[in-house]
Amino acid sequence: MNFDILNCSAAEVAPRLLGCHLVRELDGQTATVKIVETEAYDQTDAASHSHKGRTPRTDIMFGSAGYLYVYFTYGMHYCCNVVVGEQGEGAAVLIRAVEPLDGLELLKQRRPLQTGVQLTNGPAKLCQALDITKQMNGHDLTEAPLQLVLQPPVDQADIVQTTRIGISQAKNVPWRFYLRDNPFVSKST
DNA sequence: AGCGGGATTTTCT
DNA sequence: GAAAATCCCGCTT
Repeated sequence: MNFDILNCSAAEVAPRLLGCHLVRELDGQTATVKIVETEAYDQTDAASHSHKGRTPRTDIMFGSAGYLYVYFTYGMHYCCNVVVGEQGEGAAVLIRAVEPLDGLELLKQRRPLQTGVQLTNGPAKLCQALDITKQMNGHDLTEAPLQLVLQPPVDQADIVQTTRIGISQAKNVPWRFYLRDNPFVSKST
């Protein structure tokens, strides 16, 4: 697996991750999902956890690319990022939404009350469906039980670039990317 | 269809 | 002590 692309800036990697797969092994089963929505964050960005420097929480973000940064927020939810950029850069790409390709039953077990797109069309939702918690923070994405599988870049024409969601700082920075017309995108514009 | 509040913990000021 | 890269439910138009 060639992860070299992950060493580029967050704003470059975020659209590149669209269409790529995440493979999750859980309870002896396997689920595969496709990334359909991402957001870029880096240290120069006032909305990023890494903006104010390295802290215990953001330690993973300042590490090597290709690792998973999981944070807990709003008292109830986990969200997951792929660490990108050079070591010490403090950049990451938030996975905001995924589309289930295989192993749907596995995802439903974690979200018994939800159906259809509700299963994985939000950053905290997909973490719940894939059972990504604090324990996965710092996980190497080339290793089981959670692997990132790169796919060929999707056509530029199929990517929509817009401003990010759910933040109060740097709202005008257009670092959110999603696949045009994909029903699993959390919110279309 | 749209708005508003509650849940609930980690982190930093 | 308050805010936070959110989600879900219930009430109002």
